[in-house]
Amino acid sequence: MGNMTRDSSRPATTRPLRRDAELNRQRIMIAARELFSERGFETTLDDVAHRAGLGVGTVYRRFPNKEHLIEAMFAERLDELAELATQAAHAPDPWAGFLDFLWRAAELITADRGLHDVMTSTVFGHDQVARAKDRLIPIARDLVRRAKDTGKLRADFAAEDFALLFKMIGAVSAYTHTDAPDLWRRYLGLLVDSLRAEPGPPSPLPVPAMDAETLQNAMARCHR
Amino acid sequence: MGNMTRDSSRPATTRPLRRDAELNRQRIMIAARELFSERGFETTLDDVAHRAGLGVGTVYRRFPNKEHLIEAMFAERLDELAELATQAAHAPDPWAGFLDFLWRAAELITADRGLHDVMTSTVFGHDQVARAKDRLIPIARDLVRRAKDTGKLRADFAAEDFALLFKMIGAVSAYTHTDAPDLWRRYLGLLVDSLRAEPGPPSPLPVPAMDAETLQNAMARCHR
DNA sequence: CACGAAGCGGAGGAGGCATCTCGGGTTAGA
DNA sequence: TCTAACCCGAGATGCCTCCTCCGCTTCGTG
Repeated sequence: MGNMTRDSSRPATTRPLRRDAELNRQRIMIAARELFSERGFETTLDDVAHRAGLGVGTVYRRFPNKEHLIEAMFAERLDELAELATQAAHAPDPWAGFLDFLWRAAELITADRGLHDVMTSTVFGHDQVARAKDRLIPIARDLVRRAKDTGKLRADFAAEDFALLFKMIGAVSAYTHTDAPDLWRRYLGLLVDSLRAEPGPPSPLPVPAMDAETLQNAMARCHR
Repeated sequence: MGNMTRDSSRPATTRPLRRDAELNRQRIMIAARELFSERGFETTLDDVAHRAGLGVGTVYRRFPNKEHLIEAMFAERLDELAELATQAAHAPDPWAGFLDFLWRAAELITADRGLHDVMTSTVFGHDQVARAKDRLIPIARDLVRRAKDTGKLRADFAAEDFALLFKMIGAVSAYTHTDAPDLWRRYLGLLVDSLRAEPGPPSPLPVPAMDAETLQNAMARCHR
């Protein structure tokens, strides 16, 4: 938690907050993390205030608008992802590293709809987020290159495919997380099977398919 | 077009429309098809009226609300899908039939966001749509059973997986259709590869990955 | 042709939802 | 004690969608 890099969300040029204000700021961040992870960008600052047990004005005093709050929350989460990718790229077995990254990143993204949203969309003015992405991209390319060099990753895989893979898994997760929170693993399992360069029998899927009734529920809950 | 079954969207108990009204009704349906295929359920009856070159009142006179318009439009399209599945289930080679259905259905769904929306959500009161789905389901099960019997489809595939496959492909399509309208084929290609029971090398993907710049554009366009 | 039923149009009411402000009351902490 | 910083939340603002209403137009029948 108390890391050594500068806290870029509150530059050192700013006077420290009054103690009660600092406490409330933390409450806001906690509430925001919870809500954004559940509902993504649809979350409202009014929601955040309510969940934090504070007035809306308090939230707007601290963060001029939603964009700033998102910046503060997600730049660091993207760095988490970059850290993951770095570790994976240096794994002794690059193919295992590649798979590891895929599963772990999917884990983060399905657990946090907000993270999915920042990863797959570009919002004008998210400087820190944009820079975090720029850091992530070359690492991902390196990861792909190494995995291909082992001959285990299909040759036509591109680093850009990560984005769409995550989009697909995010879609499954958004659709089914209420009724079958683990179902995304089934489909990532399928996708991973299709990425292997070397022929082999289908690997067992970690989760069974939805039954008909649960699927009905998911469809009923989905209003688009 | 002029089929022999009763036109359930305008029961025989209703007097025929005046000639100008009938013409306008067709204009509405055409406009609606265009808009719903582009934007899905987000389409507004006001939009439809405007595209049809008519007043909003005219549209509301013909269809009491959006639900009814959707019913009128999509019940028959779902039957199209059922027809497709039936043909596929009776193909001489069931595995080829299965693949054929997957590709053709994906073609329909990616070309028509509205069809995707009716397929993957349940809106209260869509009787005709619900019944069309009930007709489709057993056919899909049959298709899966036959494909498995050939030993070519992986044994752990379930008919329910269709829904999520389409959801994933729909997500890719919605995300990229402006910048790379064919890209979904790449990912359906991947998924299909993962459904084979018999080991084999990766089959060539029909479409290359997005380049970095195009991906940027897609991300910029996406606001959630 | 004339007349009544059917149809048309589109302004705008009703309702919802998100963003952000404002000013009076409260509190930390020097 | 005193003041700058803070808190609050009603509500202004703006945007959107759904749908109605009613004066005017058109069809097509007698």
